Amino acid sequence: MSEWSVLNPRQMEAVTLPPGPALVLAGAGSGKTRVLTSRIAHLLEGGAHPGEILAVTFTNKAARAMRERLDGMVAMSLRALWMGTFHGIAHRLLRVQHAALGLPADFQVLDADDSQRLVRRIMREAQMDEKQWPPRAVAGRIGRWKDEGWGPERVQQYEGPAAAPFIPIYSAYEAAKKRSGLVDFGDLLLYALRLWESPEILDHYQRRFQHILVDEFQDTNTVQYAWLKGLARHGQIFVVGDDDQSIYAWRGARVENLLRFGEDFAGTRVVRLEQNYRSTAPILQAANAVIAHNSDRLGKTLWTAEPGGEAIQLYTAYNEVDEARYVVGRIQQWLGAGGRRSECAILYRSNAQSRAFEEALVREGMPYRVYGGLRFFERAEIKDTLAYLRLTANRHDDASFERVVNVPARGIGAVSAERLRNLARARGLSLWQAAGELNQPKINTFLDLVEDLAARTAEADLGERVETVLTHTGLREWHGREGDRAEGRLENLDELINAARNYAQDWSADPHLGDLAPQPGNMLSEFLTHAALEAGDGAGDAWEDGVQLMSLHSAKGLEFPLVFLVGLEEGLFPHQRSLEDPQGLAEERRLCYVGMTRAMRLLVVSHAESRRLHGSERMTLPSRFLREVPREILQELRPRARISRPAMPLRAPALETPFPLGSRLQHPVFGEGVVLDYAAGGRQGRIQVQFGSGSKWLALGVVALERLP
DNA sequence: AGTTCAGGGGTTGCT
DNA sequence: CCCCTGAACT
Repeated sequence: MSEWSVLNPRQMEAVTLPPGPALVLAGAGSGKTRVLTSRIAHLLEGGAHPGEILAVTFTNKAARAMRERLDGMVAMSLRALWMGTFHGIAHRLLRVQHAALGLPADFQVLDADDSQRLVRRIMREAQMDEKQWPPRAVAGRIGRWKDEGWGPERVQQYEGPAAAPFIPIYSAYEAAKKRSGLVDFGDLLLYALRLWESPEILDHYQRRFQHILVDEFQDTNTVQYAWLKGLARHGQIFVVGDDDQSIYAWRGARVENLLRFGEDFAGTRVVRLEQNYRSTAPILQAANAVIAHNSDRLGKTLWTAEPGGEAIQLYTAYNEVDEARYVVGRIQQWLGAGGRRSECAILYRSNAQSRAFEEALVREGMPYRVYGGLRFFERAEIKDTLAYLRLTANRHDDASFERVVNVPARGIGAVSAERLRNLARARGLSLWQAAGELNQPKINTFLDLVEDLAARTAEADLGERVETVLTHTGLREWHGREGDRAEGRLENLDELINAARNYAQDWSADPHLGDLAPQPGNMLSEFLTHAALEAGDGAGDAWEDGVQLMSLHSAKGLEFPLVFLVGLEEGLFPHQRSLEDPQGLAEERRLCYVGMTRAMRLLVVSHAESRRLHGSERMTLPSRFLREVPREILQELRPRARISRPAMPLRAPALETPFPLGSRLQHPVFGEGVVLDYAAGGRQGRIQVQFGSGSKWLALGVVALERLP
């Protein structure tokens, strides 16, 4: 328990709270992981059995980190302790309780890409216009409905006629999954919640999990919270979160869950962790000042006991190339002073911004790592291989069938595939069954191949199975054929064999499996689920000391000695699409707060006066967030006197136009609109306005425009 | 069947 | 401008 000595009074209070509901409002860098792990250690020390504890996180990474830390704190075996993501825990419940839910024992999990493909296929069958409704967007909508716990019927009931075209798609999507024995991410949570409808099952788990702990509580969606409320009826629930770091509303997260927690659990004790151990005082002051502009906060003010610290530095760049050049120059300075590249992070609002920085870094020959992009298990060659494995486990997995029926190419084109789908639909068969009925030579080749694979690998260990699939299907050769990416694909395939071998090896030792370790016969199935639930790290080179480039969203939870928060411009950050509604703007501001609080020693913020976006050069205005930083802690690195042409003054209270960016106005012909952009400001200038009918450039002073509140 | 071309669209992304 | 997608082309 050596960690206990370093707990501050508030942390200590949280860790040692008496039994009952607890809400810990943990500011950025306030030691929330330490509090969570210490709380568990405290419970164990107080006599709780590891099997009575359930600790829930959002990411596998967070779950791993917490388990590792806990392992270092307590001597006893933690096998029986359940620690994992909402989805991982739901999955384990479903494996045990599948019968009660009418799920097949060997159900498989669709990842986001699989779901999207399935939605696309269904939309095509329904002859829906993919231009008008991109399948990706439709899959997203369905996902949001599932986050709320709405099935197709409830969508019909709750949503207006605008949702009507999607309801049949949603229903067909659900039916297709059911037919193939598949569940998507939303289903994992929904089925887990449905388990609580059985009083016996609920009672069993309520008795078992005497202590529930939840990390990042502000990120829970409606279904996750309902599940927690059901399970924690005894009130032994300890949640940690930060309403100021709620940046995932667009993904279904409901910060209201945190705001209402105290009402749902009578007698909730609230502890605020406001002492920050990460950043200097000026950084915290800046972050506090920005977030103070949001309303509806539970309210926290971060502080540090450490004296000193450098002011926030602001660089005003000419354009995005200059911005990147400057940032790389500053990194070189940092390195010259003995710093490491990996201590430097460049954080941006949207991934497209990485390009200018990558170009500048390449020019200087400076290694870097870009986060985001395809993860290991999401790569095409990996998913192809897994699809064959899935078919050997379940022939009726239509999603997998469709994926690889013609990979490698074996002359089964769009026409044959269409015929198969039609037959399957007409007769209510799986694609596999339909293929059998069709009895065509080329298709039979594929069926024989899968049967052969299944027979050959029935007794093989996991690594061998993968190996056999790769050689026997010709996938290795296929992905290794010439092309500039072949080498990388082959490396990935080898890595997959490795991953399978390791998975098999760790099988018995995996502490995450706890007391629910499945039967050896299920190893393949579990491995496939593992691949869906844990997409794996991004591409390699992780070991190299490189500058870190990532979006603000990906930076949440991380910290860096030197942070560059770039592109602070109206329309970029805050993003254009959030300017119109206050909720969206508030979330952008929280994102800014998250970004600033990543910095430990030095925070450099920047904006460009002109930026090339979507092909055209645009003049930009400094982000309102910059104006929210107190002037006395902001050091402007390029005096405005040196600015080559008149720029919008950073701190000018009023623009020269009566219609600032984002303001609403009324046009006599086009109606209501929102100001998007300017050209050559002032009263003689033009403004771009988004109307319901589209966006238009208007010359000021031609027609009477009325500003709306 | 694989490659090339035109068109559209462009925020964030965990499980 | 750059990337992805789908259709047309060889």
